[in-house]
Amino acid sequence: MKRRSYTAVERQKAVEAGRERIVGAARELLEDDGAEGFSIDAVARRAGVARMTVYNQFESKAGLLEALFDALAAQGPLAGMAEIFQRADTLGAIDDYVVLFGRFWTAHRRVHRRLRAAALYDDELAEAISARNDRRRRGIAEFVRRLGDGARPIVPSEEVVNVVYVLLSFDTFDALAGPDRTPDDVVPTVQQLIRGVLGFSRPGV
Amino acid sequence: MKRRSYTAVERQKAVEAGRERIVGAARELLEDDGAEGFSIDAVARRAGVARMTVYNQFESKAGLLEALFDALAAQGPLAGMAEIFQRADTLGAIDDYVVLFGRFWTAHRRVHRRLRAAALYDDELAEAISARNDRRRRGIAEFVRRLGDGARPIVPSEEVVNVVYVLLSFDTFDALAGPDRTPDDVVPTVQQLIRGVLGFSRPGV
DNA sequence: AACGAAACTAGACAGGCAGTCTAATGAAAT
DNA sequence: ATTTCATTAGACTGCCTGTCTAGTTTCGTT
Repeated sequence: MKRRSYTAVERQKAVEAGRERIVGAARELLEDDGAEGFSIDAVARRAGVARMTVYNQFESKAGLLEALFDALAAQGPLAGMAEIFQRADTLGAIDDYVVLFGRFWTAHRRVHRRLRAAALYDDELAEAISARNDRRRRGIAEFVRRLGDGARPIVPSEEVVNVVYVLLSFDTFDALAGPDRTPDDVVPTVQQLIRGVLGFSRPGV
Repeated sequence: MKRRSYTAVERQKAVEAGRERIVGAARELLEDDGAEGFSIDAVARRAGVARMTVYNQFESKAGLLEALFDALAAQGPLAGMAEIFQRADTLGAIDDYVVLFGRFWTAHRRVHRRLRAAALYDDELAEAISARNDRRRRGIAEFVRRLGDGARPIVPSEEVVNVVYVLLSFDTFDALAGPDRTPDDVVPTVQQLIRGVLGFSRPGV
């Protein structure tokens, strides 16, 4: 047995394409609530792939969901985050930040809900998703730092980042929106809420 | 066949005791994360009862969880709600209200988490739990009504009840507390948050 | 005491899903 | 031509929910 090393090229691309088809199928299945339930089998069938391929690529159901979350974050509205941090007007930047997340949660609301539910069962997945969400927390921390003494927060200063982080979470948007509105619809409310927490109540009105 | 009607007495009591044992077993199982997973089979075994008895009494897994939620609400800290609404000092009453829910969510935190997760999958259960939570919403509405013109909310007036409702939800407490604290620990923060939303920022400090 | 109602029980059963293993196939890389 | 590696179909275990059935216990009625 002569071990020849392998620098895949075309091969890797095909595999990557397969992975994307599978993740896409998973996303569709979580969205189309009506159809069949979400199972590895259903995902594989929808992706036109064998069930084993899914396991080969993603290890487990949790692994697949993790990859799905990454895909959403990479493609979705969150991609435009960098520019927001360029703004000189910090309060305005925060408003934009809220808009961004409103869009993000709205874009695949059902998916985020299922993801959340799955994470409540699976600690490993919860850990993974929470790690992804840390970007959000760091963003907020940066904003708070920039505001500095300008802010007169209504909660203890060591809680400010935490509170705003929670206000920006999917759960908050989802609950605020309720069954009849989208997370997008409550963006203004969340903006006012956050400004209020930071001590800048309704500047315009 | 002569149909004799049946006014059970001792019988009903025995059945009720059985139901309570089953609900108790369910609660324990959801708490002791370490042990075996939560399944009808496990609940029945722990309650010292046949699996079929659980189905007889609660119809389905969702039905059992529904009954469990009712039991928590009936026995737990929420029992003392009536007195709070007697207080003349509305702001103080609201603070007490927050304390109450902090305790409630803390008392069986794991259970509430699992309940939440299950509700995200099962629409019927979600409906049932949301109906129970409406007491909370009505309580808040009452408080807001009492405050009347005294309040200068930082969000649109038609959103105030909704926002405070969300701030009092399990998700908010759970997320604010994070892995290292209990919902109880964040009660002061939530109190300040709600006072802030209503337009009464930090009266004491 | 005898009868009947209602709940409890053990066990079988169908259907679904996660995850593992294996042996064969196919396609890129050398 | 040969090696390497993902893919595939299918079998298999184990766990779960929910249904059905037939037998047993327990309590209330008469």
